[in-house]
Amino acid sequence: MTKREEIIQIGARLFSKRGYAATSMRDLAREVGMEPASLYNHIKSKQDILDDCLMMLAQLYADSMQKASELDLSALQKLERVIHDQIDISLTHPTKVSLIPAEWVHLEKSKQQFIGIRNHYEEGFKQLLLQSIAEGDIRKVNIELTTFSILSTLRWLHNWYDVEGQLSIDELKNELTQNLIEGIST
Amino acid sequence: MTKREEIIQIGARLFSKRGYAATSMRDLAREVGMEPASLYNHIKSKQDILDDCLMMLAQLYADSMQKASELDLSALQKLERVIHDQIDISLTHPTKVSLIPAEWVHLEKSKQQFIGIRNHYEEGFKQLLLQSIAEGDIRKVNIELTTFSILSTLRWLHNWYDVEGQLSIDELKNELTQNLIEGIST
DNA sequence: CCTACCGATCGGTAGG
DNA sequence: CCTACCGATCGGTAGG
Repeated sequence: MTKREEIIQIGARLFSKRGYAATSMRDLAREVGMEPASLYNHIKSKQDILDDCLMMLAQLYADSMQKASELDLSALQKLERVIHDQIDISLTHPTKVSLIPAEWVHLEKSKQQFIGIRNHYEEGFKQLLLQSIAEGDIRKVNIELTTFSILSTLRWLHNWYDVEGQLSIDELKNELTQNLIEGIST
Repeated sequence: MTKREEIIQIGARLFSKRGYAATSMRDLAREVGMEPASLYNHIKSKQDILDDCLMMLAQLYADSMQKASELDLSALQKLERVIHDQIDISLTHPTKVSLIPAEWVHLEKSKQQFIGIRNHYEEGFKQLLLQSIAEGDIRKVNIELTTFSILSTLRWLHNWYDVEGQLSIDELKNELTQNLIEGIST
């Protein structure tokens, strides 16, 4: 891991714990183990760290939706894929994912791009739901409400899973996917 | 509305938009229409505003659970009550509710009390699920996962509802409650 | 409710 | 990667 990656990882942890605005570069330097001024040999700015965290995740979500759309599967199976991918992303990058709900507002240059990717993802999700209804695999649910409900649950996963030692990742995937899908299946 | 209430309401709106730490008392004073120093004739501190917002909500949630528990109803009906109450609270105090996920960490004196009330509420929710299973009204679901899934959806509601002009409040209550409960009913 | 102001801390730069 | 430092801004107080 490069020093830059280490700084970004520790930064994500601090941002996650105290919030972006309330974390100072002095706090970060202390945790990394260097003087505040030295951080700037590895990163351009505080904003640079947030940017790196959130845009990296945005890319993962976009890739997930893109790949799923290209598969030769039913819409419901594609839906299960993107749900599994979201669970994987949440468990692989929990601290970065925890920044999404609250800290994306502090993005500057990348903010519009981030919003664009997020909207595109949600649009793709709704399309998969619509298709699944058309294919007869799920009931005629309210698309907006169901999308919002499923994505809310997935967005909050990082806050919940690490507190719980009961379920393995695969059990979680199965239980959670079933929980989210079964309620709307035909 | 007293001046204090006005300051707190505008404060909640700014905290909600930019975050607690990133909102300055100068920003707030400008929006309220007075000099920064004058705010302190109505509030004790910046923290005082956050405290007021979050503890007021905590009280509403606690009251909701308390009242539901005293009713002569099935556990499932009690569950529907607290879900309805949460929807009401989210729609009545959307900006204050939006502070919960990210800004409770900035509480100081009240933080432990806030966490206590939240944990007590979640415990009550799980108990209602358990009882509903015992009473044969819902399937033998994973309690932790189902609690987390329902509460996540409700917690995110404020972010979603105002963007949507389709559903009336009562339609929302019915559709959402059905969506949350139906998937786990027997 | 305002003017005037305080010490502390902020993100970041210069220069080596 | 460090020492030394900058201008800006912060939450809040004194005194009227």
